[in-house]
Amino acid sequence: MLIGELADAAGVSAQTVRLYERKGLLPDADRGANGYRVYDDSMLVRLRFIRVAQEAGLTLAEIRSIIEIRDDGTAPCAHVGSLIDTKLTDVRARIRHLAALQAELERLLGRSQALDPADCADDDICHILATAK
Amino acid sequence: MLIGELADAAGVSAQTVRLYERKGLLPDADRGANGYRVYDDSMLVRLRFIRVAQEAGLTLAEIRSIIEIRDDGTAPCAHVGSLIDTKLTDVRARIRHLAALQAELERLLGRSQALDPADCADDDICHILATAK
DNA sequence: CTTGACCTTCTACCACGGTACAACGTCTAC
DNA sequence: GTAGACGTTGTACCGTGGTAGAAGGTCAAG
Repeated sequence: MLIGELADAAGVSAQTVRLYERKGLLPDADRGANGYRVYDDSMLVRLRFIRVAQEAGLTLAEIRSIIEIRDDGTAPCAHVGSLIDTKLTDVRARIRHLAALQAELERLLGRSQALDPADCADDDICHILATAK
Repeated sequence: MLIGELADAAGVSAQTVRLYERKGLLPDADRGANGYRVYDDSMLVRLRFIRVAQEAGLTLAEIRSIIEIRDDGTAPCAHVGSLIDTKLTDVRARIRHLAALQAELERLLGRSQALDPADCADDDICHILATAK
């Protein structure tokens, strides 16, 4: 299997596959006599794993850390559990921040509907976004 | 007022002030005989406005668009209202995405606690992050 | 007159996950 | 033998909001 076929099968671009190799998510590929990268189906499994892990919000660096443990011959379960736990804490914090931002934007939207543009003083850039905090 | 004093007063670095000038959020500063940028208090007001707008989640490009309208002599109220409205829609969408991710991570965390590492097959990188979707 | 703190410009770098292009080699089909 | 589709490497760019450093000019105090 050449890189283009692999990429098509996995739904990514050939360049992305090379990027993953460079970043250590894929092993250095075997090469044919012409220097072309040659793959077998296990790389397809790996690419699909990468996609699933990305959908779980893991970064490429984190995914790489999982793959490295697996390639060491150890089950990465404990590591994956801790990554997921950390990521969950992170996601919850981001949700809290966004919820606060949402509330602030709702407040500002209310102001923007209530305030009269004519009251907008010149020395202030915008009376909606006033230093109310 | 020189750039360092202005920056200190606004709680940003001098380099940030220069960046804002380059990005069009601040007018090209007046220069002293020695070429130093010289500011008056109105720039402090503007820097504070930028900070407030950033806290409302607006990007520098969006803040710049507000400032440009103001500098044209028009009250930017309608524009600000529409920016806030768009941003609010965006924030709500991001919260929905993160909430879905949170649910998925919670599911995975449950799996990671329930599954036995000994069951972790070698041909699969990780049985927690299996293609369950 | 020198030290140190300030200022100037320009350039490059950070994370993040790619994408795009150049300049070149290779393989297949006609 | 040549076109066109593939492959190779290397490099640079995207957005975002800065930060860091080099190499130099300026200014006040001692």
